[in-house]
Amino acid sequence: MNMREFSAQSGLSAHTLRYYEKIGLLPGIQRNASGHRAFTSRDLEWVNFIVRLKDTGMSLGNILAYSKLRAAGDSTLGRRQHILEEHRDALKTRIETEQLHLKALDAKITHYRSLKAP
Amino acid sequence: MNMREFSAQSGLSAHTLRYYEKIGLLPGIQRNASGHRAFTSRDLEWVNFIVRLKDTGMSLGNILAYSKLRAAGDSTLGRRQHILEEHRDALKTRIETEQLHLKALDAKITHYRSLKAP
DNA sequence: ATGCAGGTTAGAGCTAACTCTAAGTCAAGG
DNA sequence: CCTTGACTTAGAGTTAGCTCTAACCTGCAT
Repeated sequence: MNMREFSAQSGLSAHTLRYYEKIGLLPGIQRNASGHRAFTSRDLEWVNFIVRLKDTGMSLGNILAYSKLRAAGDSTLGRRQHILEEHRDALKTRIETEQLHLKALDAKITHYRSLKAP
Repeated sequence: MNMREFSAQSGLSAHTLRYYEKIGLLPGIQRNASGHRAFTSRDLEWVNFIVRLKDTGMSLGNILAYSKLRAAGDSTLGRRQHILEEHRDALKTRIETEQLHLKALDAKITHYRSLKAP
């Protein structure tokens, strides 16, 4: 898979993908004879997971830490599981908080409505 | 209410509060004889609402736009209601997306568990 | 052989949202 | 009178995460 297709598949710009590789988030990307990146479907799975972590509020720094454990092999499975569990719990809490915010916004909107058509 | 107490009540640092006032998010803050800010409980309600919008992903730029409408008086009620409704809908969508992410994380963690204790 | 599409690099530049610094004012207590 | 501490300002500095630029390669079609 070339850069164009990988960018389309992942939803990230070529600029962003090169940046991710540069900071170490995408280790082991192969190159073809002319020095162009040759992405695999495994790379795609990994970058999709990165996006999931990012979209749920994990910083690139923390994702990088996870990435390094992953690159270090099976002996880090336990630590990786722990990181994911903590992140999952944080996400759960955030969703709950956001549901409270949603309720408060709904209440405010209802208040606006009552002012509009009294 | 002086800066120290307002900062404690709002959970924002004095630096951040001055910054918010500077960019126009906190209009009409009164001053006492020696030029110090004198916050009211109405200011506190407003800054709490700002924090709610921010915590649900609204940029300070958009909050500022809302703030300017609020300062412009009752004639902007309809537009303010519209902004809130759009934001509420976006939040709803985001919560739903996050719930999918949560499920995916749970699945990944379950997978890790199965590797650990086969 | 030439021009174009699609890559490559190092490194500069950008935006949002703070966060801090320096230098100063003011009121009250010892 | 002098110090202490809480405040003030303008403006500089920081961080995260991109985003872009300039200059350069490479392979293919006209």
